[in-house]
Amino acid sequence: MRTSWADAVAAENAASGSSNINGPGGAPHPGRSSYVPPHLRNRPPASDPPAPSYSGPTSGNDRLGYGGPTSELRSGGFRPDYGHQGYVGVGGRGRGGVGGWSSREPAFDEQENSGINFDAYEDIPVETSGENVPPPVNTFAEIDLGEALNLNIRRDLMVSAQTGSGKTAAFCFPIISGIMRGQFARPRGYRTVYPLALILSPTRELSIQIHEEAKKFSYQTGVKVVVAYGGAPITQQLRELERGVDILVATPGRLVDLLERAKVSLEMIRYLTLDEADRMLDMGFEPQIRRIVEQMDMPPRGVRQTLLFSATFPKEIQRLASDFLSNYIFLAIGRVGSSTDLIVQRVEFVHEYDKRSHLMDLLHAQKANGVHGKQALTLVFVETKKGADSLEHWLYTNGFPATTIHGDRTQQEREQALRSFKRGNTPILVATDVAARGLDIPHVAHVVNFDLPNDIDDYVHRIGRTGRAGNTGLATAFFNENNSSLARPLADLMQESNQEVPAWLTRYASRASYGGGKNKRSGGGGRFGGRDFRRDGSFGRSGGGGTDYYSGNSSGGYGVSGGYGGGHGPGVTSAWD
DNA sequence: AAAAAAT
Repeated sequence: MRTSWADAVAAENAASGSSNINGPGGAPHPGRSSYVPPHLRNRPPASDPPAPSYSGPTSGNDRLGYGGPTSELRSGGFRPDYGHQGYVGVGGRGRGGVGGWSSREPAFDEQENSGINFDAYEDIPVETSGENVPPPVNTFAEIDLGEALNLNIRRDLMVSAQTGSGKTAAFCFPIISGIMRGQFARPRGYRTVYPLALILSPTRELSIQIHEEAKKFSYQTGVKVVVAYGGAPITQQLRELERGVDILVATPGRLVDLLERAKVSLEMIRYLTLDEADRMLDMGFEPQIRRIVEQMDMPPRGVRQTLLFSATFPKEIQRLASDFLSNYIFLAIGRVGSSTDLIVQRVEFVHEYDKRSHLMDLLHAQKANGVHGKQALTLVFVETKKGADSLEHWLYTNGFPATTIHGDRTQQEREQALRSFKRGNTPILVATDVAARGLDIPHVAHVVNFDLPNDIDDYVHRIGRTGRAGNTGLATAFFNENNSSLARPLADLMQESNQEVPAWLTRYASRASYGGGKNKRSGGGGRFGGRDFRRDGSFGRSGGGGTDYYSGNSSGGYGVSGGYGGGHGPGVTSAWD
């Protein structure tokens, strides 16, 4: 989803450039955005693409109705028709495709700017459930932006959608469109602003990224997007807010702060989006989210529209999430290509004490693979912040240009690290799970799970940083006896993704037996794909004591063993993003 | 057990 069409072009402006304020006193004209998307900068006016402003039902024949995407969208495999040509595999395409990692060296350059591999879309299974599901739209040309879109976007949604396919767009478009056509009389509070839409995400960098994307989409629509997140001076964000906000993108902590200061009111919220929704509702975040959604002044479900997006949706989380939804549609959209064959997954048995030298071997082998004198980007996940610092230091002293991103670094350092990585200045990024979800970093050729996570869902998100938008990628995991609880779910995931599962891992997996109900996908064969928990029979069951999953008990009965009957049935997980 | 998120 996120990004990508126009994004490779956007390398330049991470966070800093985004919030240019016209110095004090230099207030711009309201309603007229001074922001120019990166892909339109430094161009003669004549070559500017048409403004994507909404112009009625008949003008919607442009793909996505968005005038802005660069030529990229068309370059790599864009097909104006959706005629069925069958899925020929990624390697079968011209410039958009890349040969398998196993047989070739990664072709960094070929992955660049290839756009989305639309051929691979042919194989995507789409599943919907719920009442009165609107008919599918197969081409953008057939969208009647008027009534159909209106109808489509009226319902609450729980969505699983693939990487690099336009997920941000999927929730931004209806919001922007709805705001543009709506007549919303907003109160004028003294220094209180009343956004119409709220988009919450679990990390600051993801909020920044969503903000960037949303700004591109709302260019010249008059719709104002503002981002608020912690670790950065609040005053600047306050100034932006006071200049007007329709869509607020935020991380939960900073938003609560703003709400307590009465700088923001949620009274007028018509659209609520939780990106990485399962993450937002896990034990760490749930209380904050409930507070924002249920205990402030936000209109109740059914009045506002609520959109939940994530690649992974454990059933326990779906159950929680239904607290926020009203008569919603569950939508599962398959990945580009057949499951993970776009990402070659490797697992290697590496003892703790061998990890560093093993990593060095991988990096050495990869050094040759860069283009234009630049190394292919490698994202290395570790378990702890200390571990990240220490590994980065070790790499650096051994001559590898590495940097690190984790929660103990200052926000400035975090954003700097990400920028430096994206630009290839430090083509190795050592990260904790702060970088596991949602971040769209073009040209990540290799994800290394130096330390494997304990939850298979985290693994899914981590490796999803590569192989995006129809491109191939490589994911290497270092497995040892400390990861035995992951053996089974990992082996199952790999099998489902048509990956080669090492015999030793299979043995580990069978040894692990039914090691607790925590890890999903243990139930035979685990069908891959989003699945609406309402269809699983357990829906509405009132477990003995008349407990009902929708009520009270906000203390998060998720993940807690026994929280939900023994965990049978394959978990709802997917390798989407 | 760890990570993230407000100051």
